Amino acid sequence: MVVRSRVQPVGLPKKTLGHEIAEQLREEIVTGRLAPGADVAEIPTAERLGVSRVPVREAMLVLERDGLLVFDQRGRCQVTSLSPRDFQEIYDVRLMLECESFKLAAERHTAQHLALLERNIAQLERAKSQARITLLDIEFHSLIVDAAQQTRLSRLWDIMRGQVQLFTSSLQRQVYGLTLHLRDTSVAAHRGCLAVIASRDTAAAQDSAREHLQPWHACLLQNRQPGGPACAE
Amino acid sequence: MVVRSRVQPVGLPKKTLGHEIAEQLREEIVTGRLAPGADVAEIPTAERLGVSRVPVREAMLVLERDGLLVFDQRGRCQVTSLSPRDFQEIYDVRLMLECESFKLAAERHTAQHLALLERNIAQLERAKSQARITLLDIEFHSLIVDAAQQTRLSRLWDIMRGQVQLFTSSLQRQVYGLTLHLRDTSVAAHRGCLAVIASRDTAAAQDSAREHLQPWHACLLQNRQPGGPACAE
DNA sequence: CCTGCGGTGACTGTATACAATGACCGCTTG
DNA sequence: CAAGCGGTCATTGTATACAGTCACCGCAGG
Repeated sequence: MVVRSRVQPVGLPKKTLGHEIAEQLREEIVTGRLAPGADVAEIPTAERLGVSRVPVREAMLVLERDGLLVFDQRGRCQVTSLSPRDFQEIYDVRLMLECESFKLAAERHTAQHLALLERNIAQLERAKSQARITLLDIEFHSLIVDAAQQTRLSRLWDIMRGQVQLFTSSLQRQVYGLTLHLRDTSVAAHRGCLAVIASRDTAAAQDSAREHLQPWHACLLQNRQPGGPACAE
Repeated sequence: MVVRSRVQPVGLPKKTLGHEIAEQLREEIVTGRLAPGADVAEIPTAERLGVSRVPVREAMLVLERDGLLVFDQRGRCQVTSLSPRDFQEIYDVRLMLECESFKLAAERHTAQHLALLERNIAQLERAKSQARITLLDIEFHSLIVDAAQQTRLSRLWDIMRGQVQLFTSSLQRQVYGLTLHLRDTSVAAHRGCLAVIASRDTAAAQDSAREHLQPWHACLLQNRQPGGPACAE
């Protein structure tokens, strides 16, 4: 059994074990270390992480809410595996959420929100690994949701975020040579998003959201008839 | 301690105690029997319902996800109470979700979905109590979400649904003589929604969603400057 | 060889146990 | 009388216990 340090890591966020474990499992799922379809049972997971079943159970409920785990009727649990239909659904819902976020962000952002977005782009420019690029990309979108300052919208985005990450990483594995998330094209695209939000033009911001996500949609269409080449952002 | 019948009520849905309790607490919250701001502690609730803390804890996590309970930093828990800002947020998110649902429902509904909507309207025509009218109204909207046949969208609606109910019941208490949810006006409005969905005109369906929710928005505006009279659907 | 059956083991759902934390309340003391 | 202090109590977070269920596996019998 892994020995866990029980000291609170300085920072204020007095998180519960359940939340920590949820984050850890979420990470393992979106990075693919826990593969789609893999069984996730309470007892082995608890032993692996060196805690009791209770926090693990709590974490699994959170991850089910977020669509990363699925329970069957008998209570057994697996990592979600996405069908083509699921890809389409996630894309559609993401589009809906991002259109609303871009619109509100254009309306209500403050200078600080813009600064955080700038910083994210600067980090992206210096990013080396593909993993970091992907992470900064999803982070950028989360920052826009924050700028919208709509609690409920943020909640819904948090719930969908893991599935969006799963969507992205799954597509990148499935589609050979997928060239989305190339660093320089992402930087350019994000600069465009930032500019249109900063301009406070809500209609243009919504168009920008649609345009920014469009390549993924093209990808879906190509993926549906396999063998098609990759698509560029 | 209340004695609970442990027999499974015939039907297949082998629900867990946690789910049952979540439903029960949800009911108590949206009907106002558990008032906004009321403390909800695990131990007293468990004793009141005659179960252990474990399923209660599970239920409380679900209800927090659904925005009906809030936890403070120390883990204490209360029934959510809505600020004017919250009302606006819930309205906005509801509008977003319903626009998408109406659009997809217009595109993809089957005859069976229409039949269920018809049945709901028929039930509404015969409804006697205000509580039943309100229940059938939210049910109507849920049926439209079902007709959209978008799993993720349904999930997000399920998450927001409780808050929408809280929104409705809170407004009806706060605004004196609120005449929304009058039976005959609701019947007429729902017939209109059904017709436009049946017509498969997606743009018109989205307009219909906006129009159908508009009175609530007017209500919010009036509520912001209190003393204004009620609004009609 | 195939099929049916019993046993074993793993896992879940629920209950209970225990330690730590923080609030409340009355008492003491200046 | 006010302020500080200690103790008690309620409550949470986590661990452990226990019963029920289901799947798997091997064996016996046709």
